[in-house]
Amino acid sequence: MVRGGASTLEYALLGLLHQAPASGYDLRKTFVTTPLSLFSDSPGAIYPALRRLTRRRWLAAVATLRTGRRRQAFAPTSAGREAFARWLRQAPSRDDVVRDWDVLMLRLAFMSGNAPPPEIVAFLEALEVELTGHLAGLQSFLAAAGAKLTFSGRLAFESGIYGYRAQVRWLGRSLVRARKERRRS
Amino acid sequence: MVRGGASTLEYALLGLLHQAPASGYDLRKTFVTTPLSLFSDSPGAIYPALRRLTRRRWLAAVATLRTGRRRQAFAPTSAGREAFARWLRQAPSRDDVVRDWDVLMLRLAFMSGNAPPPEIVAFLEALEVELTGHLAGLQSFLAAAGAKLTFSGRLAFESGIYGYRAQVRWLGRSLVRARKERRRS
DNA sequence: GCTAACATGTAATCCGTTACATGATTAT
DNA sequence: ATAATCATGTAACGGATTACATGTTAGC
Repeated sequence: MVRGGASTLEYALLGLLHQAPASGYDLRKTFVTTPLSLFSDSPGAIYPALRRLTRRRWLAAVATLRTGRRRQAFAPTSAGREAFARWLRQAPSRDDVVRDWDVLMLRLAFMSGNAPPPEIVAFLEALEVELTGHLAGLQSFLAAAGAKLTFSGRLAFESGIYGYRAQVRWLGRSLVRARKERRRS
Repeated sequence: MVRGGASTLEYALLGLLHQAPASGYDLRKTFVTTPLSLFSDSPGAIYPALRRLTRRRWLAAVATLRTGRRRQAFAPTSAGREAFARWLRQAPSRDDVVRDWDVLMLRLAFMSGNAPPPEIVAFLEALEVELTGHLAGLQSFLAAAGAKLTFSGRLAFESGIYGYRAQVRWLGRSLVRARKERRRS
């Protein structure tokens, strides 16, 4: 909703359907059998989301295979592909880094094939800016108020620092590889 | 809701009020000025949450300061303190580690003062079990299906690995310190 | 006198969770 | 036969987001 029209679940479904048409049941299985497990496989979430996307004309039902079994597969429309590309192209904000890192990684995961290599590099570069900015903010919080933290409060805070530092390292390595990939294309 | 009665926001408010009575406005400020910024400072979330907690008798309004300004401060009741302690005491599940790491860290942050040191150690030990288990699952997914990942898909996946590995290192260090802390008490 | 900060609220909307319901088909 | 899996749905509920509304007090 926040980012221009659809929920994260809806974009995730839309992205998966970019790879191949699939039914609600297929998509649910994908959520349980892959590290996309951050989404629930609840039918009460997925089927209504598919219908919302269909009503919006971002998805269309494709010809059902003629096995006896009931089954409705979906594929993105051209409007759906455009909306998805717009979603991928959004600049990562500081707020995304703090609250929705997993959504940023979902977007990154979908970029190969759906966005040109330079866009991946630009995305990672923007990520680096926001990430190091946020880390600096955490450090200065620690300097200013660290003395007041309780023992376990400090541990929890340091967990955050460890996590973000790891992502900075990951970013350094990923940027090198993404720039190499860009040159190759 | 999932974990026995209240939303994460409600537990966060309850926890903050364990430190000192505060008003909705105070709590909102806390959310913007500290790394608790994962919560929104929206009045539409906080005031209704405070009222729900009051209706449940987990919070009670305390005497308002006699400045002209309207202001309603809250403090936990004994039932609220018990419920909060129960929340802190829950064993971290695999699912918590995957989907709600930040909630686990919120609970940890509140433990000093609200739970005895051995409980902190037990919490971290349970965390270690689930965390290393989850990491092993990610590794075997990579071994089994890694070849099928796209370029950016692999980058996103590796971001997860980097993050969890960092938490394993953080846990190792934290456990040492927590055990030392336990001996000191 | 005006602006910013203080301080609390409410209403519409949306989406995810939970739980329940239904029926077809494959494997044992 | 019957259990497990395939496959899709619906209804109740709750809570967060957004936006709007209202009045007070302190500082310039």
